[in-house]
Amino acid sequence: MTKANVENPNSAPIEAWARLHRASNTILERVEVKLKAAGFPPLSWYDVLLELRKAEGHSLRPVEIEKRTLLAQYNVSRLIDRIVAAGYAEKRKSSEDGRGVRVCLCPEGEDLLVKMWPIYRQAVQTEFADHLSQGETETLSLILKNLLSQIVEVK
Amino acid sequence: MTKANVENPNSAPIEAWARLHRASNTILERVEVKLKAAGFPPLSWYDVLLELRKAEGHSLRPVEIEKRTLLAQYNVSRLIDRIVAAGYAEKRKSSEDGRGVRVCLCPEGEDLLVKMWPIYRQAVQTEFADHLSQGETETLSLILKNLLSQIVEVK
DNA sequence: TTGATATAGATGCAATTGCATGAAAAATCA
DNA sequence: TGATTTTTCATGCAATTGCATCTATATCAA
Repeated sequence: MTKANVENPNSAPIEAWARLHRASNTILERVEVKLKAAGFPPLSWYDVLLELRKAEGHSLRPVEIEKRTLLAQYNVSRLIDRIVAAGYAEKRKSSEDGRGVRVCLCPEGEDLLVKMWPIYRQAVQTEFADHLSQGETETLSLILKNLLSQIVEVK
Repeated sequence: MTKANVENPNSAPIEAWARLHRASNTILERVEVKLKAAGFPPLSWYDVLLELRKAEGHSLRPVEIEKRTLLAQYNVSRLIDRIVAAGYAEKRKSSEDGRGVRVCLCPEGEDLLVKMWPIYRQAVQTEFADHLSQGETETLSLILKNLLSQIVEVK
């Protein structure tokens, strides 16, 4: 092993990781720019609302949102407050758990999902998918699916 | 095409993108936790210092750092100030450009790179590479290299 | 039960980020 | 040259994030 491999961040795994990080950040930023330009809130709002829509009864406990979005607890707590303040969801006291809250998707939230989707989809197409062949997209997706299955609980 | 494919974020490119984003975030967070636990600053400090070390004369203009790290201009400006305040680099007036600044790596900054590297490398190994075969890492890396070459200037 | 521990969620405060803008020098152009 | 535009970098202010901690309820063990 050369000296470079010991002291410099150029091992193959680090390089792969750096590319993963860089690609993800670059694309995220560009997608966010397009959402904002279209007058929409950040992608994290979409993620939360989408989880609500997918959920049984269109509602989830904050702790469930936390697990599904991988946001930190305090960020979920405050993000929910913002989404609720904007009228896209509402908070109700949990009936089963006295500590808990239940976040419910409002019709306005469903509308928002419907309206954001084409912009979101198009942005991902333009900033990401258009630069890969279909085979590359599939391969990438499969490798990442496998990776994620090993490192996270949900999804 | 089914209704679901029109209205729901489940097209193959979106799914691939979501996995990319999720994997990157999850791993980044865990790597950051390990760096912090070892008493080190965030990865962004490492990135900046590393770019300085790679650069001719161990120094760069902020605008160059911006291009290489993909950080926003105002974030570069303030990140540099923090790094300088911590004694890892210093700012000098640019000789060629009256508007400009030159950020120079200090010996303390080089030391920091050397000390952070094994922790960083190990964290990436544990949180990322250990969950992929060598072939998967290579494939992933190549696809992302190709993608990045199309969407960013530098690297 | 009761006492100890764990879980759910909120929040004060400090640090960081994003936005908008400013100042200064350079580059361009009429 | 002088005016205009562009580039470089900094910064005030608002929004968001991270950290630490708090309250309340639930769970568990004796």
